[in-house]
Formats: sequence, structure tokens, C-alpha cells
Amino acid sequence: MNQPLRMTKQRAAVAEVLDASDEFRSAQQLHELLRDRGDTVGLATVYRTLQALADGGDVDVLRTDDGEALYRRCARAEHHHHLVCRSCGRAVEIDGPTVEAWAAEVGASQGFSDIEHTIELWGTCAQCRANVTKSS
Amino acid sequence: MNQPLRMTKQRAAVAEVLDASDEFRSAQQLHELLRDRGDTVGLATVYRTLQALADGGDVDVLRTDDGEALYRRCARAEHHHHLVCRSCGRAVEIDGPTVEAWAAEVGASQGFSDIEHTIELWGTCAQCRANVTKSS
DNA sequence: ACAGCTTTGACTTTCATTCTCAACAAGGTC
DNA sequence: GACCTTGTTGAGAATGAAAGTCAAAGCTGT
Repeated sequence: MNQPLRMTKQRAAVAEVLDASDEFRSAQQLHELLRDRGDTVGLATVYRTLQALADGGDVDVLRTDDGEALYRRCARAEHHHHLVCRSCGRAVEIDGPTVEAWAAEVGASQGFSDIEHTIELWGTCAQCRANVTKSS
Repeated sequence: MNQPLRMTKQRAAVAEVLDASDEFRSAQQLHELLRDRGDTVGLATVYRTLQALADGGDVDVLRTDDGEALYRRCARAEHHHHLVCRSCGRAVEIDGPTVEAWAAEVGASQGFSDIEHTIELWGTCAQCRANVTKSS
């Protein structure tokens, strides 16, 4: 079906940087992190790799308010959602069986099919809250 | 505090086009609709107006999978979510008291504050499903 | 080592959205 | 109505994320 991806230095590097962070990161941020580490990976390659990983379900993608894509390697492959810190990007995986059921039901009751849902929670994590308080 | 917006032709035109549609539309689509109607409104003005309306809570904004912003005038000002047809953009307003409670609770239990949530449902509406079936 | 692939990266291109700034229009005032 | 002040417009340029191009470089099985 889909031939296995070759494991190249740059793909490994992207995966490593991704693994090293709990936080959701943009493609550009990851590119910079790689550069800082000394790995020179083309921006296009970062985008391609991220997309491949996303297609394979190996990273989770979400969008900021202004439409930028953020990526994060997730512990579990099963369907789940996130509670993301809007200031540092740190994320907690959550699931909501109740919500899943609710979504499917609402969809069906309106005559819609192939229901999908986007559910993300945003907040300020304890640590970031402390920092803001301190500096004011 | 915030001086009232002047009601100009172009702002009125954008509002009208918005009112005339049940569907979520991109800024570009709205701009084209205006052009078709004969109103020549600059694209920048469409964006500015849309943003002003969104800031004032008079239109709802959501993002497609690829990050494009979609706008729709909504019947009610109170917090609610949408079930959107991924093919025609038609939308149904929904609310989920259960979900609201769940979101707040999950957020708090993880030590996050200022919890906000993004919840949108996507599906294919009955009409679009019929069209697809017909043409195959 | 060799052939036949895939992948890379520097660069270009696309596309939505925002900015710039001079010309213009709303609304209040006399 | 004429006028003035200030917010608003629009054409085009600028930005910025993401995707495409293609020759050069890298894997992998033989």
C-alpha cells in the first residue's frame, strides 16, 4: 500500500526534536530548534516530514487562532483531545467519552453524516500563570 | 470607550451579504459575492469589516482544516457551537451544556485557568449527500 | 560498486491576510 | 448648505505560512 518511509538523518532529527518537547510547536519553531541543535534541515523538509507524520497519525496537529499549524508527538495513537497552554504550548492529553457520544448524536439528529469533531481546550497553565504574576 | 463605527455603504454591503447567507463563507468568497452584486468593495475593507464584526461578537468565525477563516452572521449572541457541512458550508447552531461543564471541569482539574474551548462539528448535510450520490 | 529509486534543499510560487498612505466620505457644527 | 475633523476606503505592496520545482545527493537491494 504505502511504502515505508526511509529513515533519513533529517527525518530522524525532526522526530527527535518533536519527541524532546511536551509542547505544541509550529513548523517554523521546529526548524529553528533544529538549526540551534546544529542539524541543518531545510524548511521544506520540515514541512514535508511533519505532514507525513501527521498523515500517519504519529503527530497531532492543531491550529492557533490565526491559522498557524502546531504539531506535537502524542503518547497515544487513539483519538483524543488536548488541553493546551495558550502561552507556552504545553499540552495535556484528554479524552471525553461523553463528548464523543454527544457529537455523534447531535450530528445525526440534524441529518448530517460522516460527523467529525474538533474539540480543543485552551487555558493558562499553573506555571505560566505564576510567571505572569511574578513579573507584574 | 470605543467610538461607534460609522455606517458606510461598504460596511452595510458586507453586512447584507452576510445576512443573506446561512453558510459560512470566506472573506474572499464574500468579496466575490459583493462584486457580483455590483457593489465594489475593496478586499481589504471586507477583511477589516469582518474583523470588526467578529470583535463585536456580531459574526462567528471558524477555521477550515487548512487554516482559512470562515465567517457567518449568527442568530444568537450567546455562546454556542456549530455543525457545519464540509461541502457547502451550511451551518446549524448547537449548544451543549454538558460539554461546557465538561470543558471547565477538565481544565480546572489540570490546574489550568482561563479555560476556553473550541468545539466544532463537521459533517455532510443531507442535501449535499444527495447531490454526490446522484452524480456518481 | 551499480542501478533505480526516494529524499533533500535552495529557491520559487501560491494564497490568505495585513499594511501603507493618499484620496475620500460621515457626522456634527455653524 | 458649507465646512471641518476624523474615521474609512482602496489599490497595491508587503508579509508569512505552506506547497511546489528540480537538479544534486542519499539509500537499498543486487
